[in-house]
Amino acid sequence: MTGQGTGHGTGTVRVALVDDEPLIRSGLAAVIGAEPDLEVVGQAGDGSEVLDLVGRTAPHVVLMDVRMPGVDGIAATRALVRAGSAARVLVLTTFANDDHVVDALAAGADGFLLKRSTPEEVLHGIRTVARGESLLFPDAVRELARRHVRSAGPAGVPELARLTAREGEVLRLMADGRSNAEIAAALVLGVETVRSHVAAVLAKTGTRDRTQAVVLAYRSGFVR
Amino acid sequence: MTGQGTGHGTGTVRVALVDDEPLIRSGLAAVIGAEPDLEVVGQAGDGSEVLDLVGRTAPHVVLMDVRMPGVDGIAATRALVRAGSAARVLVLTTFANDDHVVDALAAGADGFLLKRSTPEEVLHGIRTVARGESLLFPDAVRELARRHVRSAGPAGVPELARLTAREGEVLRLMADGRSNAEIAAALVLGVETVRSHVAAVLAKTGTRDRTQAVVLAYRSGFVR
DNA sequence: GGGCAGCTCCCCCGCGCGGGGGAACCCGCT
DNA sequence: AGCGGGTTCCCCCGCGCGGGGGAGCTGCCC
Repeated sequence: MTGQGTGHGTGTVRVALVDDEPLIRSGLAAVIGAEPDLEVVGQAGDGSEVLDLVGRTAPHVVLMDVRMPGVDGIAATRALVRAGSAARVLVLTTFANDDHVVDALAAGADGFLLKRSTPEEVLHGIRTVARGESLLFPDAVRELARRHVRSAGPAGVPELARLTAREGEVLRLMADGRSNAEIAAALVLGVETVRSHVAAVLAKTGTRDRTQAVVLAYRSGFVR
Repeated sequence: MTGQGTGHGTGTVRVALVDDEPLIRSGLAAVIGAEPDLEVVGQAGDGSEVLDLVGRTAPHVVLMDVRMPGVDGIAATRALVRAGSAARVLVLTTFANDDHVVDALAAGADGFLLKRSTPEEVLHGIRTVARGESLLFPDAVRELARRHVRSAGPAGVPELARLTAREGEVLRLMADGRSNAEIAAALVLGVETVRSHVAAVLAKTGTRDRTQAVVLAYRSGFVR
């Protein structure tokens, strides 16, 4: 999960697909197969088949769904990395603030894509990770993920569990509908400081603005 | 919803695809296009385009996603039926116990398929409805149809009950963390219009900004 | 002692948001 | 015919927000 050093040079990029939905697999295969520089070398419908698949087909990039019955994409990614595979893993997820995104990155994924992406975005993502680059929204996520491995969060959403005490306080106040100035007053801080904390919350949760962060806070049960 | 009488005889079955996710559309197109007796004659990414699409391409079968931003598959199906279209509608849904399934069938759909179906099942479904038969998976569909009568309107907070239908839609999308531009895209509106609706929501709920409105929406149970 | 993470505060900058107006259209009701 | 509510789109304007930097301090761990 270092994100550099194992880039794929020129030539055809070998791609393996792992998704439990055959329709998605077909779609990806059709989109990828139509590109001259990309080639689908294998498919699997379950995480348990991944190791075998990669061993047989030696793909440069594995497109991996996070949510799968049985062995999910995270466990499969972890297994791949542990086995010392050179394959780069691009994780497919439904939501940007999916609970599993951080875990996936921690497991060694090189990037993630939304399932609602356009075919063009998917192709770009594949080429990006094939070059050895990472495909992430915030860089902070990677740092976050690295730290996440060694301390098993007791409860809640992983991203939210990684918030510091202060950031958690700020998020709770955000989830109460307060502005930065009001939060600053409540915590006896400068507005600038609150801004920093808010920025950290957004980065760590992968959300774009305070509203999305608040939505995540409610949906995850972080606040009620 | 009758399920008989308008069957398609022999020859190539013309299929139209309606789904907001390009990846799914590509997948379906690839799967269907590979069959000698089936042909994809058109695609749309939004329910609002359906009437026009069907008018232009005269498909025998419309593969329709239920959940779409803006005009959803149910409304689109209803519009098709109301317009007296001969096209048969096969609804695509993610979950078998989706509340929308019953509504979709009531709207005039001829059957539904799970998105996690195999390509073979999809092809079989298309051919089945093209013959004029209905495709109702034996599962829990009948049960759902019976206990369909769900009362319990939102109504919880008086301010929220005073919202118009449109304003309610906008608030729900706000509570999904979407920006004005994204809401506009989802509802196929101008950003200016969304701004008007958001302003109305804020005024009626007595909230200051979108975050407070979203907080109210969650705490009141307007959204979950 | 150095390194690192967390907390605090500061700068500039672009932009989305919200407030203040207005106007057109359709619909249903009177 | 007149009216009001709902929906749609438009203008200008101020400001809070978020992104990009940086910096000094504490406390902890190696």
